[in-house]
Amino acid sequence: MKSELERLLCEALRSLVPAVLSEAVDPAQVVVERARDEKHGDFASNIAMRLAKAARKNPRELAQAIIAALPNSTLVTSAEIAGAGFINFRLARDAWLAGLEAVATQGASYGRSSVGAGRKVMVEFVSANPTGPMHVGHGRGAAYGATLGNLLEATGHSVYREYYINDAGRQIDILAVSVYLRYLEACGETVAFPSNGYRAPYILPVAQALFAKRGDELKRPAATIAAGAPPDAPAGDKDKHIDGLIQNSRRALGDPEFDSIVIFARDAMMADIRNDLEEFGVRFDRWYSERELNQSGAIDRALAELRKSGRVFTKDGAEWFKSTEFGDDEDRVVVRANGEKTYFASDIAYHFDKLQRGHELLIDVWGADHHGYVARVRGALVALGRPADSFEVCLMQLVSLFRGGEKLAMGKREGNFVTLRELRNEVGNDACRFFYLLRSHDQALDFDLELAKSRSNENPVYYIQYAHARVSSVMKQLGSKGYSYDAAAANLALLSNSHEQTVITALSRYPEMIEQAALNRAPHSLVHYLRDLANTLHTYYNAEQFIVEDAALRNARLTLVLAVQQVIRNGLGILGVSAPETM
RNA sequence: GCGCCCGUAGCUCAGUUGGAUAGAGCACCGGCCUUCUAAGCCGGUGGUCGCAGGUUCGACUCCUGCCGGGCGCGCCA
Repeated sequence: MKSELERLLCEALRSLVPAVLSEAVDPAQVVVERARDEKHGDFASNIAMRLAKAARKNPRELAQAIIAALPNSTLVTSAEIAGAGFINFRLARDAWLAGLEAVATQGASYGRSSVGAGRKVMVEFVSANPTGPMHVGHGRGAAYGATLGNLLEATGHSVYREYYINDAGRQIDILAVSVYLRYLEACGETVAFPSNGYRAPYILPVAQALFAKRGDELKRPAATIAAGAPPDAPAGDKDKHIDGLIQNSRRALGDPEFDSIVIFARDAMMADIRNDLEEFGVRFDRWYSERELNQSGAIDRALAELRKSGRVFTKDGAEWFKSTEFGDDEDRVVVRANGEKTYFASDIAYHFDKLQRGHELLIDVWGADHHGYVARVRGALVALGRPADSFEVCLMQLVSLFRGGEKLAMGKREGNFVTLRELRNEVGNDACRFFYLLRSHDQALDFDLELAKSRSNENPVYYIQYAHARVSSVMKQLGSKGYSYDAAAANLALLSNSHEQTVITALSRYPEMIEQAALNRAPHSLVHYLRDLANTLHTYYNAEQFIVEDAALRNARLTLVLAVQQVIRNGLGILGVSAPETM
């Protein structure tokens, strides 16, 4: 049976070679038609399709590999070819060891490539509202965005990381008035606190800091702040109440003073967020303020451009963008009947601004609850004359926290949510980043605190780190046994057992995997790869002694395990997880 | 009602863009420490890939329709 398959395979290969070399015919067709006549047609066409795929990718290399592989029938068995996806001509011995040597010579740069060709990519992520500390949902976006940026960088893109601060609009006013009310309390004035204000404890130190800075300069009689809502307030009791408080505060203090409280509160929140992210190993090239975007006139300029596109119309006194032309469900307001610009308008301006700053590809990392906004933003950019694929959104599905088997309820205003900082403190940065990246971004994530912080074999992050530490440990042992590592003395040809083959094959997959992970915006595939690689190392470790008498073999094996360690270090570096020498 | 995401082993999830007998981890059962870290290794149990059609030589993957779960559908930000 096997030899029969092998014969079919060889025939398929032979029939492919001339086609590939001539590049005149589609190799897929040649082989598929042949295969249909055969007894094992399914099998042969399966192989043929794989080959054809490889041929389209790089015909010349494939042809050469086929020619080289054919005489060596022990390596080119049907099972091996299929199992390795055939594209892996690393099965052929030379190429195979070349993969290992590449790790040794390239070191930290192994796996990096230039397929990105320096394309300027902006990754905008986190961008949490500056109205409180970051929670566990933001953490996922932070870990994802940071790692995606690293992946793009590793594949030769020019990456720029940005955080958009939503410091304009109603939410920030609510934050400011919440701080102000607490400030008044510090001054000895009592105003009934609105139910939809920010009543969480983190507001208090901000109010106290404001009091420490300004004394009672901003104190106004409680009665002037708490007075009834103005007649033109929007409907809804809670909203009416808080909007009344905001308007009264503005009136009592004057716009400049109220805005100074807005800025003060924003800065306090952002300082906390920046610090939190920095501790988490997440950096940004720029923190971009919506307020400043607004003041720069960028929104008006973008709207003017948009109007030129002819996709803006007036209805019911408001200006609308005709986003239905771009796949949106309905058209969207950009300027309200009262003359105020919507959040969507500033979003258009912001993304337009990013492109104008020279970034060719915009990747936004958003919570999945914002998916409805993708079409309209992209539509606006297209209307502004930009290509549709210059804007991409990675939607992060929900994070649910579990402790034991119990789901934790989270609510922001009440302040009983778990913050990213609490999570990091409890489980550690490494486990935190690792768990966030364990699942595909379009998969809802159940984050079990007990599991993440368990320092046991249940916890996959230690599995990978342990493999790294194990190699360090071996090298330490080497010294204590009176040897030293000599790369030049290694005879890599001695690495021939099945464990070694498995390890080397895994190593050689790394560069392609990085490329795919970057292309698919899929950091989780790096996590899974590293798990597999660590597994090959642990298996090898248990099966073979590395430190042996034979110097040529000893040094070859050490070259191999050092290569594994190098790749683990490279991979964990991209994930933002540490690679400890000892555990 | 409309839109997006998900449905794969008891549980949590991968599945290389359509390829051979669908894979890991956890859990469960049985083995391996006088030898480089047992945070490890080896073996075993466990599946109608939500259901039904369709396209194809070939479908977990693509198309259509159902079923079930999550999220979103403001002149809010």
